[in-house]
Amino acid sequence: MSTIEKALMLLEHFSRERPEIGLTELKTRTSIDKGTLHRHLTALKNSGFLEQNYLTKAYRLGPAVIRLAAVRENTVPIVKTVQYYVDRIADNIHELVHAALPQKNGMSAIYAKDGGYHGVRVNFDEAEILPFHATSSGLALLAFNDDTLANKVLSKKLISFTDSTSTDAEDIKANLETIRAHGFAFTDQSYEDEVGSVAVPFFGVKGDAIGTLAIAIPVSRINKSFHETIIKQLIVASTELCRDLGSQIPTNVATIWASKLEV
Amino acid sequence: MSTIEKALMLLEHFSRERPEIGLTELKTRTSIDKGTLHRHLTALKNSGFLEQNYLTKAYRLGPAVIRLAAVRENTVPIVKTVQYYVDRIADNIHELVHAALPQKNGMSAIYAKDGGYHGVRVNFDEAEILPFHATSSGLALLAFNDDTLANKVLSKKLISFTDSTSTDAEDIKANLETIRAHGFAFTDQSYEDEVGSVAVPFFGVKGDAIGTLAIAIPVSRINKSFHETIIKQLIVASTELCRDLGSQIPTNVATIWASKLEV
DNA sequence: ATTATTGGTTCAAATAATGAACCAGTGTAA
DNA sequence: TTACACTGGTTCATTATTTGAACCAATAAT
Repeated sequence: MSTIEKALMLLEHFSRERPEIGLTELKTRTSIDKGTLHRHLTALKNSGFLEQNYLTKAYRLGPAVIRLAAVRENTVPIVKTVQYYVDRIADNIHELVHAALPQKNGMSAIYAKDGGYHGVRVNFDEAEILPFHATSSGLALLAFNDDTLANKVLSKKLISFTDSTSTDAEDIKANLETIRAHGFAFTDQSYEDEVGSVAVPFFGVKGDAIGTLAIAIPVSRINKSFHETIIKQLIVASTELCRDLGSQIPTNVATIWASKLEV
Repeated sequence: MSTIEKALMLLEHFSRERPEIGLTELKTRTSIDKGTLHRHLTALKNSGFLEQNYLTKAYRLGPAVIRLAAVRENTVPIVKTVQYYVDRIADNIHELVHAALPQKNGMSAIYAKDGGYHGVRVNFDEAEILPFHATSSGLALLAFNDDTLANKVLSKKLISFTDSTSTDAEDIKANLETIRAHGFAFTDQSYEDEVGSVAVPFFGVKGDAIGTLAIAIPVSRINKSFHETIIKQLIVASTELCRDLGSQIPTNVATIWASKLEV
């Protein structure tokens, strides 16, 4: 792995829960030598990707990322486009809805809205990385993306989050087949206890999954008719979203989705 | 310079005007060897900072920057906070208002609003890098930031953009003194013909300038009373913005600003 | 058919990254 | 006061990676 990639991997440790990380702490988290780490952090700081809390000396993400995100969003306005559909679904079904994009080690929510006026809400953190193998977002993406990604992800050691997390690569591969056949992904407490989720992919110009729309629900509220409503909402939204992005839904997926909507 | 910094410098070439750049073009822009460049671009791609247009093979910014910006904004919510004040000023004076943060080679607008219903508008690009020495945003930041930044910027060769651009380091240093004395920066067609601009800094917890609020106006519309109105608006907004960010305005600046508001 | 231009690859030579040991400052407990 | 533990940061010989001229392959233009 190149030095550049090693350095950029450091940025993955910053999240909403851990916005600031000190040198020593990052050392324990990464097992990278302190000297090396310091050089990398300094390089990232010089480039504006990190900055230091001048009091604690801890590092946090810097201003460079803001400019880059603005340019990216101007080039490929996914966030803005996705926002409309997430809001719409959330308003319709009054649950926690989010859209996520694949990152290196999992899905990252780019926008979320809790349309719920129910008492029990799912705790959802926008900047959290959702593991591919244990969330409906992740599985939906793997199922409708190139096989190489799924193979890469499933060849690594899979972490268990709850008693229901499947960590067997073969099991999951079979599940991906099911997901492809159904046109959506569904998980039951595989990432968080008491929380189930449903996700559909949305596609890029190549017809590969580039992101997901998903809903997380406390299991107590799931029943068959609600489940069907959710899936219809997701499918319709994804279809329109793909049209907005100028991308194409693969014909086989389009067929499956069309049949779901007829029911 | 470290390999990491060299690679990250490549990202600076992506902007709203040039969202996609091919290997060969980047080679001519950077004078970096093609082999090296390709390795760097691949590393950035593997890390999610770039992605490739699958048809043209050109590179564009990738999804990783979106997640990082979300985390950064959650850590230090400058964009969100700044937005309110830019909108307010734009609505009041009906001109193009923007807020900018310092990047490595200049200021980058993080938010802009054109409140104008005048016929002549200033062309303003949000993702453009505004040079420190030729824009009011840049000069305001240099004037109220640590001297080391000003020295670093002014030691490099300064580019001329119009007939009025000052490229003499000593001239500019004298100008920075004036700016410090006045509490705001003002430029007259130094970056773009027919466009003048006014900027005030806003400050971080250390009391150093961390960004600017600025207004760009066609020179034909500038007159003394309007100029004063603008400055008052900017000063008030920056004062409130600093309060929102939990930062402090240096006492000398606060004194100058207070006297401007009394007039 | 030929040439120019694109993205991408190779491998010896040049250079930068690495990491164990070190320094310095701060806080804390004996 | 002293000693220890904990920060962040630095040094420099060793090691491994980066570098770049030359190369390949595919496409577009003449």
